[in-house]
Amino acid sequence: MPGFKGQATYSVDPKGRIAIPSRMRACMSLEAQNTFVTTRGFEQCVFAYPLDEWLKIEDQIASLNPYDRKHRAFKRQFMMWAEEVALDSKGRIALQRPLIEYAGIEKKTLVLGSQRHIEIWHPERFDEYLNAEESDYETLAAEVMGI
Amino acid sequence: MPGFKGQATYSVDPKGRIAIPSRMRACMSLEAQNTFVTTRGFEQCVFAYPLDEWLKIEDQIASLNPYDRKHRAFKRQFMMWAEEVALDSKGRIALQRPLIEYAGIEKKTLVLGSQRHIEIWHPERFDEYLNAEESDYETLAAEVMGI
DNA sequence: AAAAATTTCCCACAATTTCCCACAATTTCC
DNA sequence: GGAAATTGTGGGAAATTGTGGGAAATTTTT
Repeated sequence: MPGFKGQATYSVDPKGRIAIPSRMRACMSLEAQNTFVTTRGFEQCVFAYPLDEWLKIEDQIASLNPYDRKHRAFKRQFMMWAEEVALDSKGRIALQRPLIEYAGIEKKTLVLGSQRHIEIWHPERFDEYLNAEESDYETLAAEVMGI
Repeated sequence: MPGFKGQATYSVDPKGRIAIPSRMRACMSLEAQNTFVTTRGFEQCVFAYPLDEWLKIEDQIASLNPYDRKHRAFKRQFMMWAEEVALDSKGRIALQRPLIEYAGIEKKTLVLGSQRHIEIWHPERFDEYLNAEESDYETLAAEVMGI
């Protein structure tokens, strides 16, 4: 089953709605019920998981030990940013304010597919992120995928 | 099963469509469903994988650790450039704008077979690449294939 | 309970993409 | 070497997709 791919630069309309590219929407399974769970991403962006994928992650979080201080801290921060959002009839989602502020999103967004989830970035933030990474694409590939 | 071979210089039409040489199309298996996944190549070109080959690669990507920063960075960059594109009735694919810009493609392209994938280059970029390589063909052969 | 603000649902427009057809160049076959 | 088939190039029409906004419904505040 192919994952989310591709990139798109879309606008955020006055009501805070962001279109999800139709190519990406087409990758959702029926069990996702046209619903995403948005949450604080790693690096300065928003992650959006289709509902069915999110449930798998929640299962993992459920297995954390509530008597371990670090486990507790991670679960707390992981869950506090998450929101369920349904696609409207035009395939858009409305991001909650805390996430918009965290990611620094304004008029334009960069929407990225990253296999099991979608990422929503402020375009300039993404450029900054890429520039700050020490390894370029080819080097990264060699490091991660092995020689 | 023989891989993609050969080279061709084809034009890019006003809509960004590029013909895939019929010799190469003939190498695709039925499981590829006349579909390629195009993505950012290593070096300044576009890679096109038949769908079935691409899925094998995605399986490898899926095994990366989402909590490891470098793994995440690679998956993000690998997937964001990828697009599924079907061959039209005339055996062409339409490249997405980001890939065209990345590879610097204009009116003409050089299409290369490279065993499991096809490469699409701006012809001059390919010449520059060859000239910039430190080892010539014979030396490279000795280095890579062993003495 | 009424007013204000927010959210949800629906509709309209513009841009893009997809689909289909026509023609020209090349290759294949006899 | 010439005719037929295949292959590459281009463009118009139709369908889809992204963008924005109005009105109804809901929630929050006063």
